[in-house]
Amino acid sequence: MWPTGTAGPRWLVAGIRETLTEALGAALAAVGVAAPASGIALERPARREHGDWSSNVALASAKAAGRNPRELAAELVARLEADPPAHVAAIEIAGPGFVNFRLHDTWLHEVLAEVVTAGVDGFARPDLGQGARVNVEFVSANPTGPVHAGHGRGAAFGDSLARLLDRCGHAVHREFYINDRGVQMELFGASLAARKAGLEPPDDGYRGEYVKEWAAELPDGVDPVAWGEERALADQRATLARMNVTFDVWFSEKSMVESGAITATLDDLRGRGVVFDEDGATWLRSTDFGDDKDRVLVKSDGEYTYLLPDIAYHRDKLDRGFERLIDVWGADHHGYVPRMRAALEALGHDPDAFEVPITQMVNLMRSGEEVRLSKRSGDLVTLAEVLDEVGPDAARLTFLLQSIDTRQTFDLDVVASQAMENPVFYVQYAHARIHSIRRRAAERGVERAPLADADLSLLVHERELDVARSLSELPETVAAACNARAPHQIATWVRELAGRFHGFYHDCYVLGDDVPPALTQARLWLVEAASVGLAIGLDLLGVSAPESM
RNA sequence: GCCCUCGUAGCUCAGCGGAUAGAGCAUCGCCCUCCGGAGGCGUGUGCGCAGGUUCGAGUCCUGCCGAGGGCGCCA
Repeated sequence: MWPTGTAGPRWLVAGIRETLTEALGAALAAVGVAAPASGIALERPARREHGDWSSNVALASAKAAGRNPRELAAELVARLEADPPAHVAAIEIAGPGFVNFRLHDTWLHEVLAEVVTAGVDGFARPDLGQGARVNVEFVSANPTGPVHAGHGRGAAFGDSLARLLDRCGHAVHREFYINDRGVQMELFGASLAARKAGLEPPDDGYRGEYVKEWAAELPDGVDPVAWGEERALADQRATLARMNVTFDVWFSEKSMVESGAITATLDDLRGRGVVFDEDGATWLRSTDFGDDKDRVLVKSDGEYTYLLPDIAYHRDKLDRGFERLIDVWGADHHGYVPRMRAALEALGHDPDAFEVPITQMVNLMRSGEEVRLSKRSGDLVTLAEVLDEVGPDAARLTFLLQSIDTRQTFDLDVVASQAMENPVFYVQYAHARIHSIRRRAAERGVERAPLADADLSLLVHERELDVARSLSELPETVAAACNARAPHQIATWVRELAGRFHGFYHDCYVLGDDVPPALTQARLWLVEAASVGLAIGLDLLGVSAPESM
């Protein structure tokens, strides 16, 4: 899944999978059965009694070979047992024909050593991207007001996805597209000017409370549109920064008018013969590229639709050399995916280089009632208010706890509570306990000796091994989460590790008076490894890892 | 009408085509001589419905039912 040669050391965690896969492949060849077309699958069984690793090759290849799965599995096991791979303690046949590998605890001890040796920067860093340049565009709220609570989900998701891609060997660029041109901006400026003059905003104007507040700051003699944009952007930038979300580029739509990028894009499309004029408007023949209707680029009044600048923007991104464009959109925009794909294809680009994760809607609850998020109504809930109420860490983790494919119910009371029902405390408390152990060790004058002097083989308690098992899964969890564009898989893993650490903490004293010094040493290294894993997970989620709470 | 996403425990949600579907919360019990009890342990009910593909389906396909979101010369 990731390079094992030049790109870095061949770490154990990745290596064990390869070792077992190769051994299975050799055994298959030896008994004269072709491997399944889908390859030799190896998985981590959900149940402990099914071993540490399990393969279904016998099941998957038996039919084509005209063999009985269990008999084939038995032959494979016989071959494998003749020359067992490293760390393998037992190989068993189970169920309809699974081949289950049971490993010695030694492999988990080596995992722990690998974790603390590689550290936060080196462990679980699969090189999936090999330096590929990826542009991740997210939030891109209109500069006509604060970011609202619903933007929080896209912000947390987009930023964590960027962190995942970065960790997995991509050259990531975070961008925020500013729709700072057009009717909405004019209405926003007019609304500010009206409020400043003590008047009602125009019809279809902006009526939120923040317009009054900002209008009070509006200096005399400035362009309310330009000033309003800067005011809104400053507010958005500050709020997002509180949530640990920053951008490499804030890309102005207006700047493309000045640079000529929009007209150049239109000319480009015209030159490719995919544009036609009808009813006084200019259209993109997007139906030639999979869209269900043709789309207007220039309205009959001469104004651009939102689409043409959007196309120009994506054309610009590709011109800047990005091999992959990822746009994080809300569910209310999902219908625009086909036309943007069509536009990119019309421009001669591979539409598959463009992908759009869609975040489903967020329902905000407070005191058991749904809180409205509408921007047009006066009572919008801003992201800043949410952060004030629940704190940035709790907000981020909550947004990332579940798949973006499902509608989210964000209960402000639950997320704000400083209690067990709040997952963020459960996870952060684990990290705080790690630091507490370090602190207590220092107070007692217990120093952690070099790893080479520690006897990790003393770690045989199920609680200890469970922590190591979680850590052994992190590299593949990171890779899977990245490939699936699913940061919530990291959140799930972090919760599991935290839970296992709490269990270890409860049952396995590191510094107790009756704990032998050598065991204390081994457990101090286990604590260190857990710390590395938690730090990696929390960093990917953009959640802080506090030393005390 | 068409398109997208979802439907899993009382609630909020995990679940890479695998073996007896998992967490947290809530309920009810239990655990404080020792590293922070914001913790640990135990306790039960569930894959919306019907077909299909597969050795094997919560997962893939089709239909139905239900929820949310889209179907502008608005952004």
